[in-house]
Amino acid sequence: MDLLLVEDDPMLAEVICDGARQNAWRIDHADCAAAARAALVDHAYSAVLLDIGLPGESGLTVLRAMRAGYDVTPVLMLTARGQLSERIEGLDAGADDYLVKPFQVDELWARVRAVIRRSQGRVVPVFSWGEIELDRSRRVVTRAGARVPLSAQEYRTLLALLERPGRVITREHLERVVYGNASAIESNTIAVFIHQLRRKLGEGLITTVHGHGYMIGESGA
Amino acid sequence: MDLLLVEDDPMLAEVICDGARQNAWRIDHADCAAAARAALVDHAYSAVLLDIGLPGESGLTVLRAMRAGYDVTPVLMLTARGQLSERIEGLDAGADDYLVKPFQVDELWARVRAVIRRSQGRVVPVFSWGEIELDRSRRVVTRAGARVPLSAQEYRTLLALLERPGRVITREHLERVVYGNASAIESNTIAVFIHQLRRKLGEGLITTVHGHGYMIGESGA
DNA sequence: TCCACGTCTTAATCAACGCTTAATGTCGCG
DNA sequence: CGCGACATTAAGCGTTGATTAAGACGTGGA
Repeated sequence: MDLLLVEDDPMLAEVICDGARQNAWRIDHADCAAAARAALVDHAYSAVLLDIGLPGESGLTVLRAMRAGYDVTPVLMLTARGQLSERIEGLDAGADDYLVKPFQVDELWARVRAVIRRSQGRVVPVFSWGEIELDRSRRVVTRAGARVPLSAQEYRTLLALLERPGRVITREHLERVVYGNASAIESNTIAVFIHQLRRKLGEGLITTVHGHGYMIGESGA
Repeated sequence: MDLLLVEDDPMLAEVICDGARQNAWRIDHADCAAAARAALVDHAYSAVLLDIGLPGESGLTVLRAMRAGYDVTPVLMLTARGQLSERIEGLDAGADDYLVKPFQVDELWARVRAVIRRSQGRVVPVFSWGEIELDRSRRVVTRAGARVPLSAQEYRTLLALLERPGRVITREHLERVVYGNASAIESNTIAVFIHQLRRKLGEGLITTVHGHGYMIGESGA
């Protein structure tokens, strides 16, 4: 049972994290939207506890980005009292349930269990192309059944490509995926990751589309 | 969700681009009419945010050129306060909505969503002739189902021809499409692109109309 | 605390590609 | 038959991507 907590209040975050660990659940903590995005790319969680009222970028945009990317991980919103419109927006955006602060932690765990139980019928997708498989729930990539160890950035780059096989992914998009929107990057890191992926996964997999970006599959050749 | 922003003020452009990315939308930025034309040829956007008061060539001419070319992408005009006649002209020319500067960015996003929602019924056309297909939303050309890789200039040339099958397209028009109106070209580049297209897509496709230009379909077929 | 290791970034160099040009060959029209 | 319009090549050049290797950085273990 892996959880992601997105919460900017360190006190509350600590309480929740401790509680989760007492339930013998793994929990990661992101304190802002950018960190949450990065974590979501890195790992397939059983559920996300999402504080909507984050400083800067709202939690809602994280949720929308997830759903826009066909990420169906259950999301439990944490909202402040009285923010009714936020809750409505959140449910519209694809949240599975919400909890109004302040709340009893016991109720939080009950809701988390309920949300996860409801989602059991769903399937966490395994992306694949040819002999390459990427299992998001285990964060594992295999080639012809053999496990291929990838670094975090390599994994994110590959995932972004595998999510839309047959379509060109621009370098700009890859940078946003790898660096969580705040691209303060200056050099050819993406080219390096592509190079590593080709080395580890075989040459034929990733096609270069000159002047546009990279692509997996359907090279037309 | 792909957007094109046409705006010459770099400050405002940056604000809008950042906002779009926080919404997890892709956005391209053109700072003049010529760049906008080129971008519109290269890609089928979900919507265009068009500043009317550009230096040099007005945004209105971009809009008119789009509609004249049967491009139905939703267009949201950005106009300066008080320029009522501009707004009327813009709506007449086929804009879907307008926003008066200065505006709240939140309102901008609301309008963009509205404009896109209204346009959902529409279809981004896939141009085709015979066994050739051109998919603007993916920027992909296929021949009998097989993907044909085209360079940027080849793609633009083909699109211009495919937009009006059975009609003669002059070399001047093609140059304007390929070089975004600022044709600082001296030689026979268009002839070269036509040659490459014929080589990649088959001889019968493009007909030469001596003394006038080129054409796809009819007559020779 | 310090060292070893793997990862990430930078930068330099090399290769591939696309665009333009121009020279030459071919066709159509007057 | 001659001229102008178009077709076909191939070479030069700049841009883009590929490939390295070395340094910075952070983490975990001794």
